Amino acid sequence: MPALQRKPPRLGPEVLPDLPCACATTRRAARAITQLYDRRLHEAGIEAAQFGLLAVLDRMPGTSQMVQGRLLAMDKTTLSRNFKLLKQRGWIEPSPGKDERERGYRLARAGRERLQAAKPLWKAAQDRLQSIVGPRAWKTTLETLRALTQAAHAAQHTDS
Amino acid sequence: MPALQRKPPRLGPEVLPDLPCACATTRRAARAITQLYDRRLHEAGIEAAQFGLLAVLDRMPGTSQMVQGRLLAMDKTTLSRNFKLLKQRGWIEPSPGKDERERGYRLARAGRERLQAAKPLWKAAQDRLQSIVGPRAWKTTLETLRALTQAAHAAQHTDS
DNA sequence: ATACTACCGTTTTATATGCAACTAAAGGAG
DNA sequence: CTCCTTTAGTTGCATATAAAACGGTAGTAT
Repeated sequence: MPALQRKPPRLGPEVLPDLPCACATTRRAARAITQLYDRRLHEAGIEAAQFGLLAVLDRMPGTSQMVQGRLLAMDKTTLSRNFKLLKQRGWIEPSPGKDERERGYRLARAGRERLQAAKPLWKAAQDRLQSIVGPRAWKTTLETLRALTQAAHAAQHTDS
Repeated sequence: MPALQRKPPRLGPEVLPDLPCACATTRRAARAITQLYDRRLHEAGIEAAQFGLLAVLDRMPGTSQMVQGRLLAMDKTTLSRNFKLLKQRGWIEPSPGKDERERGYRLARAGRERLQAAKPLWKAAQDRLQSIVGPRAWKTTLETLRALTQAAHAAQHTDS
């Protein structure tokens, strides 16, 4: 008997359970979606997290880490380390800020190239996900996530 | 002049920008929400991620790591390490599976106590977030996130 | 000018995450 | 039974994440 008919390799996405916790639900979504994008981006030699940082720097070069941290809901220490890695690879370079305290970055040549090379793959992942979710729910989903993030952010800086 | 009038400490949630990338948007949401829950849970000596794992084990003890990994969209290696930490703290203990390969866990006494102690704090964080988002959007949000996760999961196991 | 305060970034320490490669156990084909 | 495949979990390596503590810079009150 040919080996190809042995037994269906039993991949099982099955149905995901509803988690009562909003935090757990969001974290699970982030893991699943990151895995999807990472696999698409893999052939460009970059991962979703770093691709996102390059894209942000491309749009707002020289922005202080403090500001970017707030916009990305990311701790300043995390941002500092992630930038350090990108700099080591020569994808970004320091950008002089008006203040001696600030340590902004901008894309270096290699970073621009890497970003451009990865963009079609990112688009493929994005389109793939969107086609499954459906074009109508897509917009709603992103708006909902932004609102949820804003709410969590607001909850940090308010009483009660 | 009293020091209290010096200058408003300038905390700035301001408005979060729309990110065009679904992955970046979801990751940002996960960070923001995790931070919110973590700060509430801090006084119970546990963080959101580990709290979530204890809660899952409480509902389905003895489940194999493979199955839980699929349900949580979490890599088996991540799960293995996280359980290892929980075991070191005495919060969980091995639960014999029917198969010698499986290495399931169940809550230990200390884990049950820790979970119970943290539940009110978790509820507080959850209620706080829900009150800001609004009771109507809340249900929609969780369903949307589940659908998005399912879609990403499905995209991994399909062609095109 | 001096001192106090706010601000920005980095380092330390610890956890979370996942791919590749590995070991071990179970199942099936012959 | 023996070989091969599949399945479950672990380990090595690398990145992501954040609280706490630190050092350096800028602003401001006196």
